Parts: sequence; C-alpha cells; structure tokens
Amino acid sequence: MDAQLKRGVLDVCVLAAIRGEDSYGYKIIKDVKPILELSESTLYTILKRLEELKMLVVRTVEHEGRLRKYYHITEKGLTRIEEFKNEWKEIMLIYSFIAKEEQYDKERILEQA
Amino acid sequence: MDAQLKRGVLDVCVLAAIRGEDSYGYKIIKDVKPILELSESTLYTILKRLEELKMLVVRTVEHEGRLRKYYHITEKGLTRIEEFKNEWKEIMLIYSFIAKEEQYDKERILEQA
DNA sequence: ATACTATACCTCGTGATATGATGTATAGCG
DNA sequence: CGCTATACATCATATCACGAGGTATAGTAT
Repeated sequence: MDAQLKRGVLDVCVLAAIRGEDSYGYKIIKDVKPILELSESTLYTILKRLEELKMLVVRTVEHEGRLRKYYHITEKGLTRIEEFKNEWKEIMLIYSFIAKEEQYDKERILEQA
Repeated sequence: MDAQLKRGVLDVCVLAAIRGEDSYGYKIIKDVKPILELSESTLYTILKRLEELKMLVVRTVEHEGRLRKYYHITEKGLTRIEEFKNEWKEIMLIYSFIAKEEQYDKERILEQA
C-alpha cells in the first residue's frame, strides 16, 4: 500500500492493537501485519513516539530468559483513537469528492438544459 | 486535520480537482480548500511533483496581463485515482480494525460461554 | 558440536513530503 | 498611493516510514 496513505493510520493502528489487552513489540507486529504491513524498525519507532506522547506506558517483564516490554494504553491513547474516529468523518467527505464522477455529469446536465 | 492523515489524500485530491476540467493553481486552492485545507506552498509542491510523475501536463495561458498555468490530467493521473479507490478498500478494513470495540466483547462472550 | 530459526529488543541514515515564511509581479479599487 | 486580489515560485524545517544493520537467548535440526 502507498506509504503516504499508511502514515495517517499506522500509529492509531498500533494503539488499537494494544487497546484490548497489553502487548509487546514482537506480538504487535504479528497481530498488525495481516491488516497492515509494517516492519520492526517502523513499529519500534512508533512505540517510542507513542510513549513520549504518553499515549502508552511501558512495563518490562522477564519471560523465559528474554525481556519483554509490555505496552499499556493510557487515557490519552484512547482519546487519540476517538479523535481519529472523528477525523474519519472528514476523510470520508474527501473520499467522496475523489470518488465521485459528478463533474462530467454536471456539465452534461448543464449542456442539456 | 491531522497532517499525517492528509498525506495520503492530498495529491489525489488535487488530481480530482482538475479531473472534470483543466484548472490552475489559484483556482485549485479555492476549490479544494472547502474540502481539505491546503496552503499555496503545499499545492505548488504537489503540482510540480504530479507533473514530474506525468500525471498531469501544463499549458501556460496569458489571462488579463497575468500568466496562468493550466493543468490537464493525463491517463496516468486518472489511473492514479483508480488505484486510490482500490487502496481505499484496504483502508476501510484498517478503519474497521481501529473502530471496532470487539476486543472487549469477544472476551465477554468467551467468559459467558 | 554446529547451524539455523524464532523470539525480542534497538539504532541510524535516507528519502519523501507538508508547511510556514518569504519573494516577485500585475490589476483594480478607494 | 496604499491595499487587496490574483498568480506564480523557492527554501528551510520538521515529521516520519523503512531498510540495513546490530545484540542476545532458546529451541530445533543436522
């Protein structure tokens, strides 16, 4: 998918992936990949950013000799998701502007009148 | 609106604005602004890029002492719009992943079973 | 034993791109 | 003469996705 189109949804997608229950990087990638391709470098960049924005908090847990960093969504993170849903209404208007073939029809109608 | 969310739709929006009939920078801004806020610097950057990508062709016309650069969409530009419409299907899947509150419900359903 | 794969994290450089600030120039109006 | 609208353009900056590369452990296959 077009990289630019992804930009607007990627971070919210990550928030949505941990909304239900806390998760860690490696698992988030597996969960999100079927919906939206993302690489490790992208994911860890996003997680860091979301942490700085206080949209999630981190907790390190040892699991079978390896460390896992569990991410938990905050109130701010949930708010971000709600904001996104509101912005989506605007995006749908934009989409209908792009998708409509009306321009041609309008001219034809005016010519017929 | 969130700058990142705009990135994916801006260029296609410009293409859509000239799809019906050829237009020029100043007019495109006026046409697109009610739907999606964009500045002059952004628009002229996009127009230049779309020209380089051969998604539109330019024709300079003198109009009341001032120059106007009319932009005409090409086959490639129309294809871009169609591609966007196809990508939109993927975006809608992503949106439903973000918007659904299903995670909670799923757990509740499993607990009730 | 050795190699490979899965798990789990991280950083850095690069390229794409939106945007504000700024600049140039003409026409018309008060 | 100044202001606003029209009409174009460039540049520096900031944000961000992503490939390439790095570290380390556990389990499995050869």
